Amino acid sequence: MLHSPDQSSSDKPNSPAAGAARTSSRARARGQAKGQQTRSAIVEAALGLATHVGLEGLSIGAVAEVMQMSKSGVFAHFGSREELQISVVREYHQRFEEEVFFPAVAGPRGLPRLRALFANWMKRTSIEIEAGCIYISGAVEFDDRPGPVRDALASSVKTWLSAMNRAVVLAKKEGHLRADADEQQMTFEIHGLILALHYEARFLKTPGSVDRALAGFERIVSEYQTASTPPASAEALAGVSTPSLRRG
Amino acid sequence: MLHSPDQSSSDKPNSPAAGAARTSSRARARGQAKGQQTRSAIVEAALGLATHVGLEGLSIGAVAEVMQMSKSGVFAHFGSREELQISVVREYHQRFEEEVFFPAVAGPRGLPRLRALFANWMKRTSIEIEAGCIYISGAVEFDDRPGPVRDALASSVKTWLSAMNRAVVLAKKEGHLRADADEQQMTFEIHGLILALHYEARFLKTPGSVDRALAGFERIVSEYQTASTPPASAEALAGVSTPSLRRG
DNA sequence: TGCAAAATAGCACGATCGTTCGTTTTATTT
DNA sequence: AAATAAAACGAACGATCGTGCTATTTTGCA
Repeated sequence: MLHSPDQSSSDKPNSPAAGAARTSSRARARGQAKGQQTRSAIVEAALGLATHVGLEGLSIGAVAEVMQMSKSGVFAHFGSREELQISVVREYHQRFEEEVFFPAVAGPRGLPRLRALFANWMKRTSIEIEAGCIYISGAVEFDDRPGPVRDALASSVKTWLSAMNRAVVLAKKEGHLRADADEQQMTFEIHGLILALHYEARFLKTPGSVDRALAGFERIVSEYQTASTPPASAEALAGVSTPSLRRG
Repeated sequence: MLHSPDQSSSDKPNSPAAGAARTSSRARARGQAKGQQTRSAIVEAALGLATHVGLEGLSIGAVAEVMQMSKSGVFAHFGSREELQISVVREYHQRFEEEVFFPAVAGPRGLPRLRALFANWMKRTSIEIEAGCIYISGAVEFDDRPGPVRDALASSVKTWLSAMNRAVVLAKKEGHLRADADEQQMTFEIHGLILALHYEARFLKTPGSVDRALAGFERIVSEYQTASTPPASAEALAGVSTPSLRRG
């Protein structure tokens, strides 16, 4: 799985004093105490908000309204707005793993896996044309504002980019890409395609951006491929430009 | 010159009633009345701030502090924060023209001009690794917030991207690029390189990003070039990267 | 030099924000 | 059912923001 950023700042100030045998008697929904349950619900709602207004635009009052709770009730679960933001970043990281990374590494490695990773990434970005991506908005909001939120964000992004990088390396090892292919360069250019897609489709509303990102990827691959390169499978790219999210 | 977005929202509510023969007698600094002079200075200061905190993070109080003026003194020049933001966008547009566009179109058209445009764009982006680019931060801040600021921003960006596009078309007409080259696709990919450079260098602080953006551009050009393509001139690319970021 | 107009300052308002604190409600255990 | 702990509430504070209103200063021209 994606190598997670270290959770060093996870002292939830008001979580129950970590007694392991605390929630014992009654059957509790998904094994979570009531507090953890609503906490998860809050983070989910906050993530939904943050994709639209950004991590900086996220306000506790707005989250409380969505949750139909009081501001202080929401606040008590995190102890600070910053901790809420960090929780949102971690939640996003987890979803990214589940939707983009895990389905792709279930398949065969090498170029097919690289294709699947990119296809899933595009699928997510396509959804985010309407919802917004906090890896992108967060980068802009925190690019010269040091602190734990920035750290969590950068750590998640780096984790994902280096996973992409490893996929390229594997594709070389499998002989699907030329041995002299520069994997860092490929990852950089692929990242650029995703960013351009997000920018032009979401902000400028330029039609056809999804197809251009796909074409760009194929151009990169064809530049570095070898004779034994497996062709693009129609399956791997299916549904990329449809806003529906395939739930596994 | 860059076809400017229409200035339809330029009714400055408190500009002097546009009598043409008002500032007549004394030699005034650059022909501007006192009010216009400080207004320009305010916009300049606001732009400097906005590159660091974004258009949304821009506050009249902060501008006033930089200018050593009162909040209301600054406010009076624009009548609203929104008008200040729009003025900042227009100022940025103008500087972009002067630093990126004009020097490039002074040279020979075709591929050399395209190279110059990209080199100047990169030069600007390299500077913005420290200062931030409001075309990028603004896109994130206003991507689903309609209004005149968003319109001004999108109009400026579209103007610039279509200028890039025209340069590619010209390079095809000159025979420097293959006739079947898809200019929209090229512009899209070049835009992606710039975005990836900004993201990785400014947010992630990945070393070597400038060189990767350059390499990506050369790869795109070499893919579409013809036999009669002029080679890259060392001059056009000189000074693109700042020494601190060029090597890890 | 004097005077009208433009430019700027000062002050206050309402709104929103994160946060604090004491209280009340709800959940769990005895 | 009583006791206890967790969770949620409600009101308030201090800070910051954009903005409006009125006074004051500065400027430009006769």
